[in-house]
Amino acid sequence: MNISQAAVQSGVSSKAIRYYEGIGLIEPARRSDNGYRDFDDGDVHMLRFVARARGLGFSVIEVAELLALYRDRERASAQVRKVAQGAIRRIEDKVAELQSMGDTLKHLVERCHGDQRPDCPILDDLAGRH
Amino acid sequence: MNISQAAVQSGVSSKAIRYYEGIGLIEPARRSDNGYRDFDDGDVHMLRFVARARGLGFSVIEVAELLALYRDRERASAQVRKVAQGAIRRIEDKVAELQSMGDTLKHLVERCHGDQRPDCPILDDLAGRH
DNA sequence: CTTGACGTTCCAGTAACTAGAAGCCCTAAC
DNA sequence: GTTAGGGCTTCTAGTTACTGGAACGTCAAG
Repeated sequence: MNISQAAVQSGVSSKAIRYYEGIGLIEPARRSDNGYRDFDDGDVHMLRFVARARGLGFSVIEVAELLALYRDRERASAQVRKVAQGAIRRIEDKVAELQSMGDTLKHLVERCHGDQRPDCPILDDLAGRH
Repeated sequence: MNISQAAVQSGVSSKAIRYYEGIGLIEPARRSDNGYRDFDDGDVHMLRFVARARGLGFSVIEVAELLALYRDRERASAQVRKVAQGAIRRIEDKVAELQSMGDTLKHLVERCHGDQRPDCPILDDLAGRH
């Protein structure tokens, strides 16, 4: 099948597929006589693996590791677990950071009357006036 | 004062100050006779405003808006509030997304025995085997 | 006078793609 | 036969918010 079919079936855009091939995340696709990339169900399956891993917050580099582990019959689940735990920690750190930012902003918005007056606690805070 | 002093006092790196100037977020700094940028306490104050706003998750474009509102004596706090609420929503969306990813990953890690066996629920999930 | 720590500009690189240009290829309709 | 439309190819550039580094000017100390 052509790239757009593979894109639809896998949930990875054509552009992204070419990009993944370009950076070496996935093997270069076979080519038809006309030079078009040619995908089969196995390729689509693998692209779905990539899409799901990316959606779970794994970086492209981590996805490459996971694909290697997936291909390796001898891989140990401990290694996979380690990659996953790294991703979890990164995610949790990011959540904590975002929540802290959000809390501060919400607090400021609550105190902001939000009308036509030029007096604004949000700007006051940003300006360092307490 | 020179750029590195301003950087230390404001918490914005020298590189970032030049970058902000380059993209027009802040006014071009005055120059000393030797061509060095010259900052005063007012500049540092403004840089701190930028640093705090960035730290709260405002995009550079939003910071530009906030600076304009801050400079504008006639600005209405409603406008500021609107920008802040936009930032809050973006943050909340991101948190929800990250938490969903994290929850799934944690669930998978729990079910992964994490030993030397090549059997791994995480890879099984990524591969679409349920 | 030299050394080393600053300052300057400009170019490249980061992450993970997306957008768009220029140019084949294929199919179907006229 | 050819023309119109899509889809395919490659390539470059743009995105966000900077950071790192090269090449070079400037300044204060010894």
